[in-house]
Amino acid sequence: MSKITIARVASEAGVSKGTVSRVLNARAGVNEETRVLVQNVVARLGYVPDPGARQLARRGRHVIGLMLNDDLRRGGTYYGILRDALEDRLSSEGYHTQVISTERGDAIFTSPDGAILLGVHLDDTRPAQLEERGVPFVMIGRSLHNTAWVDVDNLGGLRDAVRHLVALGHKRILHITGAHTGQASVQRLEGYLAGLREAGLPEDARLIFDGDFTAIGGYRAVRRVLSSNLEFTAIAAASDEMAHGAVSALEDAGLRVPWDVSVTGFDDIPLAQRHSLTTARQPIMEIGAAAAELLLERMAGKPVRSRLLPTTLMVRSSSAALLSPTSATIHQR
Amino acid sequence: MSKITIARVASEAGVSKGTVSRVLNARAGVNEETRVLVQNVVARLGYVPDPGARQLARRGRHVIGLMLNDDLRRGGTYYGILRDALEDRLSSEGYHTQVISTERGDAIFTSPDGAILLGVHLDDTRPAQLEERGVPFVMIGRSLHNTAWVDVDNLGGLRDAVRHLVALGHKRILHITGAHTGQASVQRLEGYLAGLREAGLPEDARLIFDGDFTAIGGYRAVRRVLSSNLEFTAIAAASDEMAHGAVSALEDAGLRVPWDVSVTGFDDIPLAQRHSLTTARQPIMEIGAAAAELLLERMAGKPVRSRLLPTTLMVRSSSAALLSPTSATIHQR
DNA sequence: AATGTCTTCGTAACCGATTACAAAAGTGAA
DNA sequence: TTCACTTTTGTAATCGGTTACGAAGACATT
Repeated sequence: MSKITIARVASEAGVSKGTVSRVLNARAGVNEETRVLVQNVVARLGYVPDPGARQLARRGRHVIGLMLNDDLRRGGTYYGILRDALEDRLSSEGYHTQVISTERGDAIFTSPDGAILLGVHLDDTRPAQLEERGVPFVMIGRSLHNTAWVDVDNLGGLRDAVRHLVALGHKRILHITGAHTGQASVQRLEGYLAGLREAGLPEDARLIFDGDFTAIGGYRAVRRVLSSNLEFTAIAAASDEMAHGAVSALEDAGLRVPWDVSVTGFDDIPLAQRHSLTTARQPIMEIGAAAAELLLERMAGKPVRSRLLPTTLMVRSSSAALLSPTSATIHQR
Repeated sequence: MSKITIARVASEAGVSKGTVSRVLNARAGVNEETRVLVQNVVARLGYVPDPGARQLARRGRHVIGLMLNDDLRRGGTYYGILRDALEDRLSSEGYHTQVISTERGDAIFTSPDGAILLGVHLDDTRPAQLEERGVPFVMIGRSLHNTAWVDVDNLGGLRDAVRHLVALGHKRILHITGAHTGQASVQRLEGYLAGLREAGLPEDARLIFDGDFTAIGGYRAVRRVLSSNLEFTAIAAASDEMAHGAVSALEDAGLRVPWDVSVTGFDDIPLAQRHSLTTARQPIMEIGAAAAELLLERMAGKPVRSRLLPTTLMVRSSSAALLSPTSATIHQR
């Protein structure tokens, strides 16, 4: 079977290469009938445009840079899938994504046509640099005034988790926070408080424990809780990792989840699924797709726009209705 | 500054494009003088041939598929950086990488020109399928007879960790294993045993504890150890996550690392750096680069070759020389 | 019927390289 | 000096796409 090129598709469909190209790139000025016809032939032959030739033909090198902190790059669970989502959309538009490492400091030379920023810190100079050089960009995971960004609704996610617990009858709900440095952590704490307020439950600073987004952090937080002789029936953690640690600590103390204590997480990482943890899922794919979309808009000269994407509460078996109507006192182990 | 193309080089050097191309590709039939002349101009202008145009002209397709399990895709810490490494090398050679999702089942129709497989299970049918369709491929993280693969030296890495501990004077060294399903886990256990054997230390089944590659797994393993009244002065864990859990459990029991107990990990994830954990580092970038290299070789028709890459022991402050010449008995907390 | 406008589509140039082929230059022998 | 043969170099086609431009056809207007 010889290669299928655009010429092959064109002859097969009885039109010219130009028309096929127009259909492929969703350009205006193609009759609806011919569009469908061409699309059918494309589908039938399983034709996929050659990326190299495409790049070559579009004059400017259509490259968009993926700029990320190297710590995130190495550790980020989401980085891979997020990148897939971005590439999926962007490559269908003829763009080629290229990773620009902060520490290697490349691409100072060749400006990309657009950029996606990940893991932006408060003191990050990259947004300003890009702005100055006139490179349109979209940030993921952090909002900044007057720039395009995509983020997940951290507040709403944690509030949903609390709502869920409240609906199950829980009244004494702990919160384990993430690292203090990130804004995600702060927003999730706010979501927790909003959830309590909404349900008419009192805010109690003693119910809030510091974590650090790691499983061990969650584990230790629960140990502190248990040794403080505090009354509680549920824990809303700011991450799945911490929720996992919390569940483990409860189990090690002889408590059963969800019978004695309900636990919820945030993120929905694979580990959450394995341990069937109730959690607020981050729509990673959607985040990537949205970022790609916003960037394309910006590059097309449209106005700056941002999006806050909602989480979805995945109800699994780490949360359950409160058994006894009165909350039980948990004893120090 | 406009782009520098082969035409620019040619005019600058006073020769034709063809000649420049011949020099670039080290083809025979070029006068030594002109060769040097052209090379100088190339160097002076900093000219780099456009990979896309190059591949196009060489009349090959140039799409290589990245096939990975979706579980790995979502959870893999390394996936992102591994992918960066692959792309780096491959794109400089004019290839475009495209993710082929197993579950979406795309690209069954259009064969890629080559493929990289990640997270291959024992019963995976993809190697056979690719073989049948004549698509050259390289697997990462699993070895299979008669196929090209790249893997890290799991055995050697753990053995190095044990050697290090032995050199520090430790004689009672625990091992916390990973999940039983993977071959990496088995190889690391073998490395541990090899290290003991090498040092003339006895194998003791009671020193081996089951983990599951998670921090909590490591934490719990150490709790079991401590309640078993076992004598030991060091722990060689099969992963950083578990080592982190182990350190935490030791600390929670009032033991100080590394004064009372030395701990080593495996992988060198960011968390290991933050907690300054001594660990056997996986050369992720090198793995990616090697896989790309082997794939290019295969596509060039060269024979199947595989590579086992060594780890590097990163000595940090979770391991130290044994203080007292005789190992102390650790008491149950 | 003639003219103008809008769609729709084909034609051909072009992107930046490689390479088959032919032309030019160099070499040695007759 | 001329011829045959090598070596070196230039020319132009080609890879698989995109896109500026213009032609053809449909339709409305006068």
